[in-house]
Amino acid sequence: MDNMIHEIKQQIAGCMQKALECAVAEGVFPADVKLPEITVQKPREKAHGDFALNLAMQMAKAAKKPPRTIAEELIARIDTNDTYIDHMEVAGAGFMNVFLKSQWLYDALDAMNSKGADYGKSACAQKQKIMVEFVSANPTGPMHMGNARGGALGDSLAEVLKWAGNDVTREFYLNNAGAQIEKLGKSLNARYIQILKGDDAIEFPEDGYHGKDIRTHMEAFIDEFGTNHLDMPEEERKKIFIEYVLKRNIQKIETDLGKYRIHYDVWFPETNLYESGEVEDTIAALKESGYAYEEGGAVWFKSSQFGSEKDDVLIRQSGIPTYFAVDIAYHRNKFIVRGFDKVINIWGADHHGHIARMKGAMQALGIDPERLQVITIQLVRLMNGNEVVRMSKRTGEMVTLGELIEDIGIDAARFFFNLRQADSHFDFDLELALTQTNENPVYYVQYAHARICSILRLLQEEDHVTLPAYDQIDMTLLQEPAEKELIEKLAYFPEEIVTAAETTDPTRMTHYAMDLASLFHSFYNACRVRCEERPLMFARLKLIDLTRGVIASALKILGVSAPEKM
RNA sequence: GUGUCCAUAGCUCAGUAGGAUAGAGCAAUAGUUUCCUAAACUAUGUGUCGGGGGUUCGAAUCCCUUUGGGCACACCA
Repeated sequence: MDNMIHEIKQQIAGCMQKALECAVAEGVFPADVKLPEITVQKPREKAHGDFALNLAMQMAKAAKKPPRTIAEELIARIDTNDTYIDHMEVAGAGFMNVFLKSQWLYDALDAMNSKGADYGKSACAQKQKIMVEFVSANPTGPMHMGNARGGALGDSLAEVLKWAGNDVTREFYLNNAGAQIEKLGKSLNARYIQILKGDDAIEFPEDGYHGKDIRTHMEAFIDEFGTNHLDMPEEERKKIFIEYVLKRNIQKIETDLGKYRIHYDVWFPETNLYESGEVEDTIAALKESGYAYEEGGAVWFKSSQFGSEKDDVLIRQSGIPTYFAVDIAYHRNKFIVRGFDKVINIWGADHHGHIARMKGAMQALGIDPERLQVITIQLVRLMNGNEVVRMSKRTGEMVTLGELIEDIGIDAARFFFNLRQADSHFDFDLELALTQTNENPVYYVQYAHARICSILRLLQEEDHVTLPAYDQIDMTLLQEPAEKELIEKLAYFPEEIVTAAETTDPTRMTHYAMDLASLFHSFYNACRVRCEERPLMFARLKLIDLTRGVIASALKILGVSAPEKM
């Protein structure tokens, strides 16, 4: 059993369905009554039971009866034999509250134990081939805070989708062609000449890359290859510079992301799309389906048919395709050439204007635009106390991903960026992160893990306690409220992952981890593991060992380490 | 101007496939350790869910409108 919570919800819904049919057959409701879909929800208040049904209220009007009466009629007809349902109550305006037999908790523990380290993974009935493309930073310079946030969210999302039973590919799109690269070449060339002949020798391009990394690259280049390139034709020289710097930057991106615990399955270079002829094929396909046309020497896409105000250029007068055209080819590649069922892109909010026309382009190519999901992340605003730190590659003033990791640590960064949902604005206060790292909730969760490890270590090393085989342990000795609440939370782990996958929201995992840690800490203070009664000690020992495993799994999904000591 | 995201406790934010008395952390106050890690636990208070209207048995959640803020509106990427 992968997901106990899901099974129980199904069980409740099934019982209720039968009771409903029974009531209809007995003529309790008008024959033509429209039956609502049965949803089982978890009430906020514990006093309202383990689960609750609101269907009596939903069908009150059609059934022409007060909700509480309907609820009573239904409960009178429900058959709870061979289920976890202990009893049901009518409450409030007409809720049906479901109270479970506590046996479900112990059965949930059995399931956890038998799945071991795989607990939380589900075998998805409709397994999908999903690509998550994220970060895809321009290799023209170092990565910034936005990339740090996108990286943490994208990687954890990919992991969540995997745990939920999908076939997931992590991909980095490498923009190694186009105007930005041209601009990079100009900037490098200018710095090169300035280094060798003085700053006045050439004017630095206004729209170039002003970051100090450009100069650093060229100084390194000169150290390595000398100064002979001065005599070369400019175009040839720029090409060499670009090649040199792209290689360095891409390597840097890969190592920085590696340190950040992000590893891609595919690095997809933009140039592939030119070399394979897919850019041309794509334009041809769009022309054929009537969504692309020529005007004024350029080729246009009919974006206006997909909600845009005006059409967009695909191929410039100069004959060079736009970024948009190449991006369409790229997405066509994802769906048609490589056959992904679903593609999730993590984009900065500054690209959101691009979404509608990209989906339109997919539709124009005969691809269901629903299969493309774009998650926009609001840009991170960097604060220094109350002062906004402006991030811009143009002015070169920015805090890089590498610096961030160095300052606040990988664990804190990964956890922190998964604390808030993608579409919420995020003020990242450097001062606070630097001076008060202990307040970061990541330590709270990690501490729970370390505490458990410490107990396990002590019992083993000092008391020489070894845990008996699982079937020798009586888990039903766990009767304390703190114990039951902890077990219940553990039982929710697979369901939590499924929900996170369905809502494509990995930040649920940080909140789950914090809740679980909190319940563990409460348990720790309420119940002693290292106690006199052996059977109880074994049961608690097993419980915290399972808790340790779930915390470790949750942290793993988040890309955060689970330390054994702190 | 158009599109889009956001607005919930003093601060940072959960909660939005409509559900019961809107929650947590931080900060504040008072306690908890002869005992498994006090980076912890327990207890105590706070709300015009930005404003207004609508749909509904029921709205923080959906719709409309309005205010304030972020972002984007190129033959840049």
